[in-house]
Amino acid sequence: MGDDKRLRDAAEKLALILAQGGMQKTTARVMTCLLFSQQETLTAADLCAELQISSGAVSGAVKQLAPSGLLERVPAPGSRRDHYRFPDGAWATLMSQQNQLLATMGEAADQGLAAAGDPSTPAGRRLAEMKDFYTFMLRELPPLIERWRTDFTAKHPNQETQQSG
Amino acid sequence: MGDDKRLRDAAEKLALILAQGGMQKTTARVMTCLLFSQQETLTAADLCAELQISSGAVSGAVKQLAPSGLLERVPAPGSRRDHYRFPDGAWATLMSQQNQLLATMGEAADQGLAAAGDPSTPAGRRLAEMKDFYTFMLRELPPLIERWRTDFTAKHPNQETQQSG
DNA sequence: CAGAAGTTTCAGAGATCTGCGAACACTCTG
DNA sequence: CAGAGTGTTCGCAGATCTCTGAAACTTCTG
Repeated sequence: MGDDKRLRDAAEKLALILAQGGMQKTTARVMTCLLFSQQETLTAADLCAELQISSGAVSGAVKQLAPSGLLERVPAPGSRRDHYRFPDGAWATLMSQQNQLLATMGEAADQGLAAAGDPSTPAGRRLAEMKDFYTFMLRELPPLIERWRTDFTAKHPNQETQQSG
Repeated sequence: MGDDKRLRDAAEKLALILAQGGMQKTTARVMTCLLFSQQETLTAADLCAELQISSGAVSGAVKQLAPSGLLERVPAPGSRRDHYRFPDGAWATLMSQQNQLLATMGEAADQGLAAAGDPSTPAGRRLAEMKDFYTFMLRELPPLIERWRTDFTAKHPNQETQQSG
C-alpha cells in the first residue's frame, strides 16, 4: 500500500517537472497518472477520481496528449467508457516528433539566409551555422531513435513496441 | 533595404514559433533580434528601440537567456553600455543542456521503479522502458553534438565555435 | 565627491491561461 | 424511438504571468 503512495508521489513529481518545462499542468498530471498506474488502462472517471479534476479537464488533456502519441484510446469491449493508456514506445514517438521542430528551425534559418544574402554578413554567418546544425541533427537523430527501437525490441521480444501512425 | 524588413519579419516569425513552444514571448524576440541582426552586437537601448519594449523587459530577457548560453555579454571598450550578442555555437550549447532534462527523466523513471518494484507489473514495464530510452539518449546524444562541433569547426577554420564555460 | 549614464528591481495594471460546472451531443440499449 | 450513460464544448471566475514605468542601485567621469 505504501508503494501506491510512493508511485503517486513520483507521478506528481514528474508532472511538476514537465509542467515547469512548458506542458500544461493538468495534461502532465493525466499523462503521469497513466504512466505510473498499476492498471493497464484507466477510464476518464478513474482519472477524475484519482486527480480530483473535472471531466472537462480530462477531455482537454486527452485532446492534447492523443495527437502527440502520449496517450492512446483503447477499445474496451463490453464497456461503453473510453479506456486510455500510455502507449508502448511513446517516448521514442515523442522524440521523433521533435524532428518536426528541427525541420522548422532549419526552415527559419533558410528564410533568414534568403533575406540576409551573403553568409559573410553577421546575420548570414549566424544563420548559416544554425542551418548547418539543424540539418545535421535532422539527419542524425531519426536513425538514432530507430536504433533504440531495434535494440529495445530485441531485448524484449514479447513486447511489440508499436509506433503510432 | 527591403532585406532589412524581410530579416525583421523572419526574426519575428521565429520568435513566434519559439513562443508557442513555451519560451517567453519577449525573451524569444530579444533572442531572434540578436540572431538576425546585421550588427555584431546590440545594446540594451538598441533592443528597446528595435522591439519597442521597456528596459525592464530587456533586463528580464537577458537574465533568462544568458544562463542558457543563448546570449552573451560582450565587453565593450569605450562604451559604458552593455553589448549583447548571440554566441557562436549557441544551438549546440542549447541542445547539450537538454541532456540535463534527459538525466532528470531517467531519474524520475528510477524513482518510479523503486516504488513499482517488479518490472512485470504494468507500471514497472512502462517505467523500465522509459529508463532504457532516456539512458540510451543520454549516452548517445552528447557524442553526436560533439561530432557536429568537430565537423563544423573543420569546415570553418576561421570561426572558433566557442563553448560557453 | 557630485553628477551622469546605464542597469536592475519592483509594484501594479493588463492580458492570458486554466479548470470548473453545466449544457449539449453522441451512442448504445431495450 | 425513448432514455440512460459518456464524452465534449463553452462561458466564466480565479489564478498566473508579463510588461511597463518609476525608483533604487551601480559604475564611471570630471
